[in-house]
Amino acid sequence: MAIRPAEQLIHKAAWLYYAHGLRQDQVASQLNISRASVAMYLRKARETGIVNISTSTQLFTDDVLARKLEDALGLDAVWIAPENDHIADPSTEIAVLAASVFLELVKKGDRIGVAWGRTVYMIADIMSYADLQDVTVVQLCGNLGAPYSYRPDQCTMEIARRLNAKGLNFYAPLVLSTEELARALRAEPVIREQLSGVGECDLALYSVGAVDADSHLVKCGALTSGEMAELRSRGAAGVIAGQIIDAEGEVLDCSYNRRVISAELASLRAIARRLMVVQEDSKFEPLFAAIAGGLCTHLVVGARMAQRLLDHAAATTEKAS
Amino acid sequence: MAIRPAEQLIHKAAWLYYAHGLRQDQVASQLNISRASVAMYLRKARETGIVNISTSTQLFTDDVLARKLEDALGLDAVWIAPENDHIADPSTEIAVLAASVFLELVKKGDRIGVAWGRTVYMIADIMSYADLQDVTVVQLCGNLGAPYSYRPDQCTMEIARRLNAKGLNFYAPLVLSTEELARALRAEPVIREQLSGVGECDLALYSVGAVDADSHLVKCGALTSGEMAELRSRGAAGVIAGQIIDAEGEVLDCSYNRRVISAELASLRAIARRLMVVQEDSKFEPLFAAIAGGLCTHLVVGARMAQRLLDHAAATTEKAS
DNA sequence: CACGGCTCTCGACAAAAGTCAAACTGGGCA
DNA sequence: TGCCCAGTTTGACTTTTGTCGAGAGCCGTG
Repeated sequence: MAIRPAEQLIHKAAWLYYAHGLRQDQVASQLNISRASVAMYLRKARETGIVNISTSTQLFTDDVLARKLEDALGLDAVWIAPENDHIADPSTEIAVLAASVFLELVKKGDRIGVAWGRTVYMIADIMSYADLQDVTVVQLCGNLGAPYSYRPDQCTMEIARRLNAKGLNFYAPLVLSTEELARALRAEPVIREQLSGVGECDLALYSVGAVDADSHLVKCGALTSGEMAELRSRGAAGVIAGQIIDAEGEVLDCSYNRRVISAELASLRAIARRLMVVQEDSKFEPLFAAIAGGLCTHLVVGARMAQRLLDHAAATTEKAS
Repeated sequence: MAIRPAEQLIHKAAWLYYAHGLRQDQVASQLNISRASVAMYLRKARETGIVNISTSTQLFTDDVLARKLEDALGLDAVWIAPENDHIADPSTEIAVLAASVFLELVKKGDRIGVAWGRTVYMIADIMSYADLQDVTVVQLCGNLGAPYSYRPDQCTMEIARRLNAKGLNFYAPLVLSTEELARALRAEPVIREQLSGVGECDLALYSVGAVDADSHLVKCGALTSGEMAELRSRGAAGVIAGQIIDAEGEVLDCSYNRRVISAELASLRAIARRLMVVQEDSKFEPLFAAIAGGLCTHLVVGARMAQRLLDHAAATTEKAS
């Protein structure tokens, strides 16, 4: 298959149509092909990111609630997805919004850290294609060998594919059975290099996990629901990039965390823009912990969650004063 | 006129249509308005930059000639507009390309320096709207009081308007009648501040002028064609931001230059990305001078000019070795 | 060299989007 | 109050775009 000429044609058709504003039949006669082909090329151009159609997400930041949250929580930017009556599926709405926001935040030459989870994969899946060169997507934590389609490496690869970027995933398990082995593996040059490269990312994308029996950590067999409950009683508040954090957003001191292969929280905090997306209302506590720990600078949530965060923040401030 | 609700509706319609991929009639029924209104809102959304449709300009950099030029002239990126048989108007083609390239180079928060000229104004005029916040467009040189529509301040303002950005033009004449007055005016705080702010720009957009009787400097009465000819014989090779440069791209030592109010070449060179656009084949000499003087990092030209530049560069290198 | 299997292309039809003049709305003003 | 104006909104119409199945070219294979 001759890739070049086809690609060229797609580019040319897209250029004449979108940049010059010609109609499809005019493009067709310029390129000496049928109008139907032009229509097909244009679809391909949109699908591959040769043309980019992006809508401003201002509508969702340009909101009193969003402003208040930014102030109250010290965040750089907050986007709030509406959750009223006729929004069919709030969690999809949040993902669509997050995908747009993400694409708005990505710049050429960026290095992007991506974690795992249903939310992240859903965003990847919804996200439209873009043609960024010189972008690298790196995986923030080890893999879980589960049958889920949203394994860390899947998330990384899918996002890389969408952006036409380079995907850098690392093939280590997320959790090992002994601390010793984890330590040894972390010291491996390949792994160490990748982990230390996390701090050089320009942008991170992740969600936060809940500490309960529904957690992927439990579903994938990394922890039993009993262990999870025990960790919870010892102060576990959420899961970030496979690590368990406490209510202050610090790594919980426990065997599990010491057996994990993942980017250190300090490296995550070193990333200038950290986009956190939370779909489920039930993840209030984990989210608050993550914010408390400074693990997020940009936030996409639903309206109900936004209100709860604001109420809680206000209550905390009041108590403090 | 209630601006808010209308704006909101435009945003919502654009969001549902472009981000969610609904059809116009579906959007209409969601928002309880007629489909015709949706169509109108969508047009407004495109016109105001609420939705951005951009086509990759890769086609024009992804070219052997462009690569060679980048290497030969030490430029960061070169775009070449085709000029074959059925391109109706090469100079428009160059401007359309330049507008796309410019929009691709602009980032949020940028400070952009803009010079004057037919080319720059044409780009501004063709350029689609975008909704960049936190962008500032500054004028690089003083005004000419001519009846042209492409006065420096017009260029600045139009580009600022298109980007939804802040325009900072300065109201000083480009040329004064005495060196003394020019010196005094340059020392004025308002002017000095703006001139010194040029170095802090992230991106510059300009073209280069020819040193002949057709030059705007002559047409606007800043110089007579006789003076122009004399300057030419003394080594003048081109005009950048209202200043006359020699073949090495340095300011020519002459009374005219000392009477000009404009950004110093050193400040221009301090701008990280300098996008130069040249439409006319006749501007070969001025362009080569500008490149020699390091006044451009990104270049948009036509195919013929590109070839001439490459040939000349090759000849020069050969002679040197 | 004939044969599937493959992708690419085209014509024709169906669906969607653009357009325009007429109707409507709400706010300012006599 | 009633009238007028400027700007919206709409239904009906036209133009443009999307899609689908048929056919054409292409290649490796038996």
